[in-house]
Amino acid sequence: MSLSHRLPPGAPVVDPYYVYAPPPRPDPHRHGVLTLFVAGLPDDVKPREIHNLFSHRPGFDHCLLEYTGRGNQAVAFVTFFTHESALSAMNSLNGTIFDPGTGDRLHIELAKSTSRRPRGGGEVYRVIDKRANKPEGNADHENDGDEEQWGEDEDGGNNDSGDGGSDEPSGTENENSSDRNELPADQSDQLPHKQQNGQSPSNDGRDKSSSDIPPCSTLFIANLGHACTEDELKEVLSREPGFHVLKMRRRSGMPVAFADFMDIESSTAAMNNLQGTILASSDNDGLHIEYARSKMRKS
DNA sequence: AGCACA
Repeated sequence: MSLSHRLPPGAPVVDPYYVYAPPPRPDPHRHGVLTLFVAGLPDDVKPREIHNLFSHRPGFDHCLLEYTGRGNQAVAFVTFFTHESALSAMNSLNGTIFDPGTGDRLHIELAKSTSRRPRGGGEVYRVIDKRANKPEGNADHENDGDEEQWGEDEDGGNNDSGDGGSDEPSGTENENSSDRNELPADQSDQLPHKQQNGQSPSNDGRDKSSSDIPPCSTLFIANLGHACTEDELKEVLSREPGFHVLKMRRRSGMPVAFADFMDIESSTAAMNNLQGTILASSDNDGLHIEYARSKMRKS
């Protein structure tokens, strides 16, 4: 029960497993770190996509995108002016479905240390490209293990090569109810899927999105840590507009929960906002939230 | 991946 155990020399006096905290709780751990570590990015992510995703967040300073030579995923380091700003951005963007075609979600944590700020003022982001060959159509330069820098004018809107443009909505700091944050299980496809050549898998007319469950005002919450309590989850859910009641139950070890909301818009906004949230009790990844298959009974 | 309560 005691949180005090031996710590490596020089380490901050914290419980190493209690890295993240729900928004209301300040985490005294990793104190002072201003940089977020962002994983789960596709290999063809663009620097401006990272910039567009985070630069709208309050307190944004600069970001660094690194294409790792191995693995299909790039990582990013996003730095804020304050620790609280970094935590706020992490909590609201964690679990964001970056590419609706794949459904992969972003995994955001606090970085081990604050990134060094590029010299010079203004908003500047860096790119480190360690890939041997780049995807076709994007071969501007071929430099392995090199580092490029771009100056960024802080105003003026679209200034990059006009392609893609996955701007993250999420409002400025208001609740977004009618934002097209991600594609729910809907038949209307806004973005064209990247369909590989040759044999395509079973295409029975219904694309598999993040879930095949139709919208429901009750949410199904999984991937809870074994130590997750109802109070802990309720504290996070209580911040979401329209939240009514939470019910937790354990089946074969891992707990799951059902959260009922006033309407589908509220549940959708809460799901988008809390998707991937890492609680203090989380074991590995953050919350997995879907629409429940049936609405919670009125009690 | 894991969906209950009546």
